[in-house]
Amino acid sequence: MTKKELLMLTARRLFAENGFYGTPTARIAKEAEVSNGILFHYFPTKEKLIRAMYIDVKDRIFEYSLGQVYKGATLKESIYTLWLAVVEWYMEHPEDFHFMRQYESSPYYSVDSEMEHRHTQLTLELISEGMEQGIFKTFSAHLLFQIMMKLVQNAVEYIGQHEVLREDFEFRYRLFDVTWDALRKTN
Amino acid sequence: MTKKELLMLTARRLFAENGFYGTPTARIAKEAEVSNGILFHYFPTKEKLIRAMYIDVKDRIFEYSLGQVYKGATLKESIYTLWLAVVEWYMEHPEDFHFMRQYESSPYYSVDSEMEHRHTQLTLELISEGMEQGIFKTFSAHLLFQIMMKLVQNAVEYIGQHEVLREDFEFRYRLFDVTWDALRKTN
DNA sequence: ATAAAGATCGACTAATCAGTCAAAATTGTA
DNA sequence: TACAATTTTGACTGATTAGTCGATCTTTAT
Repeated sequence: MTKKELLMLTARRLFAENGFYGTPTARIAKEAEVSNGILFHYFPTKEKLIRAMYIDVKDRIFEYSLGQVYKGATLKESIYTLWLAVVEWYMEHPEDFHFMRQYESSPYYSVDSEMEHRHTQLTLELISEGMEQGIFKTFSAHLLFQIMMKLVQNAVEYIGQHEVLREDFEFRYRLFDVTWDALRKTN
Repeated sequence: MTKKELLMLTARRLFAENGFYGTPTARIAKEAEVSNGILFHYFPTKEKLIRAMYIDVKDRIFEYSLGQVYKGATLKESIYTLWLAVVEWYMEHPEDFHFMRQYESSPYYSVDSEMEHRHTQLTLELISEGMEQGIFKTFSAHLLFQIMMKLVQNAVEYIGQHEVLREDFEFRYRLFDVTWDALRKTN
């Protein structure tokens, strides 16, 4: 692992534990067992470090999700797969989850920039498909995407609050049904 | 307005603009046109100020919501009223919204403490009612509450991103339908 | 009127922290 | 080997900031 990666890894953990502002750059370097200076060699400012970490999390989630989707699945299956991929990723990587939560309510975040990411694009394509098929409520795909992501957040938080549910696959599927009903046209 | 209230008011604005950590206590006092010392007279630490503000926002939302609910309404109407009250409160008070968003992803927040607030209690009662009537999905009332609040957040954010929708009452109702479908047992 | 209690002031401090820099170590290359 | 480029070091600094404190003003009660 390069020092750059090591720094981002350590920063992720510390940011999750103590927040962006509760974590001095000096401490990141110390716990990564590298010098203070090298942090600023790779990330000229703390803000640049945080922004780089955001892109990194998004990229890793994208790669993981891509590995899960199958051709030939129904729309519901595909959406479920994507939903579940993100939920499980965050369950396995709580530091990523806490980081994103902070980032998204920090001054750095903008919705527009989120829309540029490959993971968002991929999900939007699927949602658009569902809209064309008349399965979903008639809203903009962006709105449905944001609703879906909020409910992902909810699922991760709720399961996180209740250890018992960690291994409960049926529960996860029932939680997905909440999302599915939220998006789809109901009778 | 007392200096204490004035300080909280100013802090709310500045926190929304620059975040908790981007806002020095000295600046809060300065823009509230009171002395630095008086801030620490009322709020011994910055953390205590932030916590007091959280309770204050919750209380004001509770009072506003209470004024909206009617006896004799159907369950759906009641839930809608509560949902809409929070959405509209946040639309009218974006500083409160930004403050809460930050607070809820800060180290200060805990779900348990949220559950103690009167506004949460009120909403939980209604949700429990719906569960007894078999209208809602069979989950814990807490979970349904959290889902509802996430979708409130989504509504406020989305309308905030699209000025045109600010006065669109029908759109708001259609957004509520997303929440309603998420909570209820569907066919 | 007098005293006690509380409110208000603002200059001050002790600590913290993001970012710098010149030098040293390491790596690549001819 | 020699030389340049790159990586790495860690002591240092300038600025910022939460919180203190003794003094002064205002209110309330007797």
